[in-house]
Amino acid sequence: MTIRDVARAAGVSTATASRALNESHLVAEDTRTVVRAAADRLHYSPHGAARSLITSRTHTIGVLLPDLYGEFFSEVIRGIDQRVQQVGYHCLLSSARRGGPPLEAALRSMRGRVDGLVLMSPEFTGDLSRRTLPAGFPVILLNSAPAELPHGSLIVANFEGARAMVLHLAALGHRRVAIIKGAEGNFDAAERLRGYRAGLGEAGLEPAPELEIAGDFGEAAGDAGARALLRLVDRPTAIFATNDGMAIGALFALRDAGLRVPEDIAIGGFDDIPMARYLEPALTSVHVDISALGERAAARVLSALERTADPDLSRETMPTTLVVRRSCGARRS
Amino acid sequence: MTIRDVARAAGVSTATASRALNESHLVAEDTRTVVRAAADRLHYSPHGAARSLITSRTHTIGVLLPDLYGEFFSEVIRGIDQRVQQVGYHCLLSSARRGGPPLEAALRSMRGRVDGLVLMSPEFTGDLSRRTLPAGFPVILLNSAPAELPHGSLIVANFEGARAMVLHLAALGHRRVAIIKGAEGNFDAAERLRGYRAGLGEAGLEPAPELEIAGDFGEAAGDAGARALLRLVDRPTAIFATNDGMAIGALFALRDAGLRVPEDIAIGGFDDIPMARYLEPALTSVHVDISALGERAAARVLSALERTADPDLSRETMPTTLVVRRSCGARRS
DNA sequence: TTGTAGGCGTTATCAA
DNA sequence: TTGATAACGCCTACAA
Repeated sequence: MTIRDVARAAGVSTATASRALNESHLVAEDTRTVVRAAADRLHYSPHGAARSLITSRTHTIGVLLPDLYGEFFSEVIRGIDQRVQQVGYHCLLSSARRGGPPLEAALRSMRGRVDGLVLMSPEFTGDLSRRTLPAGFPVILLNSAPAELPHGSLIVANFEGARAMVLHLAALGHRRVAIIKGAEGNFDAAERLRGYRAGLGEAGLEPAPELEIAGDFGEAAGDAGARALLRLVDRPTAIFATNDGMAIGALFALRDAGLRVPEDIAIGGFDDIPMARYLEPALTSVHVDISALGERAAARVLSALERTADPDLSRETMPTTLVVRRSCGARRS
Repeated sequence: MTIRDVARAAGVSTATASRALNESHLVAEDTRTVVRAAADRLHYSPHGAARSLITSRTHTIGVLLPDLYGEFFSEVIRGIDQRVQQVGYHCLLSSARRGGPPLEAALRSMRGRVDGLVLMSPEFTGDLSRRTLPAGFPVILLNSAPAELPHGSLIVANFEGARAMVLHLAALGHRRVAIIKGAEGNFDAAERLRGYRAGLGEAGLEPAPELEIAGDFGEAAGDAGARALLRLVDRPTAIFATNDGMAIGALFALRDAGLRVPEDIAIGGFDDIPMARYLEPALTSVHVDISALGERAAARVLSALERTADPDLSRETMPTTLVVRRSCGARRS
């Protein structure tokens, strides 16, 4: 079932059939009607690969993420899909998990299948970029370290958000504020840690190595982290979990230890996932509009597709806002 | 940067270059080495669309879901991606949300871009299938109503899971068990409702229309549903929320109303999302291995790709298991 | 307004 | 073992 079949059925050449089906004005209205009818009758759909080959447009953007687990990635994808769907594009999804194919292969395999790329990976380097992507290929980096990479990028205001959280906790009178850190090598994790330390400094609090607990953004790490903190001789009075998943784990651990939140110990999270307000106690968190991050990334890739020259290599920051709920112990105003 | 450039650089024909790069044994080892070197030096990657055109294989499977919001879809996608990645395939993602392009267009747009399809949509009919898909095109349906559709399908044991939940609640002594239903027109929602009613019957309990509350699988619906139930003169003593998101909303509403769970009212959910065990109280739920559902769907599409004849049109059911935690008030054994 | 023909980048077929 | 050459399905000059 190709356009030749349609052309034959309609009694025209393939060129005419193509024009008729592609809204070209170089076709008589009558002819178009006949061709359309034939196409409908034969249930014709154009062959994507063939079309891509000649037009060098795939109408697809690639989405390469480090993982697909959890509400964060899910929302990023949703935002991207929402945006690209508006212009009839698709998402070609790929995760670069450890154990899967290496990043380079993943990137390579996308050539000729996507028009642009939304990429989130700590491993992506300028060298790799040069090796795997054609010069000028539209790429938007998500939450990657600032570097000399020749690509636009989008990040979350991790530093500011974390700093705001710590300052808020300090303003509530907490002197010993612990942090449960994110995954090693993760850009967001590093920035949130930096914000935490900056906040401590501004509040005149002493940083303490024993209050910085390793984590990986999973619920179990929050649980374990909180338990570790409870074993300290000089316990913290507040815990900043650097994402909500870990905050949930921490809440669980504290409850299990018979401690009340926020009376005995305060907790704050990061991301403000939809569930945060439904927790008990409702979770104070740093709000991030994750799907908007995805939408914006997609929008920038799409706009790079429009104009060929003048690539937009800017670094853009998605703002964060502190959402105060009961878990930090702030009085209702 | 095409294979012709590589061939030229290596001093061979494109045919030889192609063979060298594709592990064909019709190539001298020396030649292969030379070609590989040239390809590396030139950073050559094959063009997916061109390759697809001639091989009629895209190494991609399409994933069409009704929405991308929430942990359910996220896990399905993760499972699919995990499976297809093992054989070097990609996922082409698309959501058929209301407001977006109609399902038919979405399906059409995938022709020539995917080798098979994992499809979840209440709107998909046999007629549409015939109109949009080539005969014998590999499709696995997810959670769709049983029908005369010429495709294999995968469903969750909704009925059995819901029934088990209700029987469990009844065994705990509850006589008035309410349900917060899922989205209208949703297959899972209908099946869970059916299981609920069957469970009531088996337990010798009277069904009551006022105990069947409308919902849509969102947290807010659980909240609203629970509030509605609390307004009843003859309150239920247990609420079965047909997914965990709504159970979370219901927990929130009950707490807000000053009721204790499970002492004043028991709650059960469905799906057993990772977060369920971290809630307060920990949520009794019907466990579903969602990512396994995705993996299995992908596996079936892939295996359909292998053998051309003998399509597997079977209907497969993913089992569910009741996970008892504190929210239903069962004694620890 | 229509048709012919060339080419997008690749692999498959056939000779050499 | 290699090289010409013909597809794959489509779009788009160019010619009519």
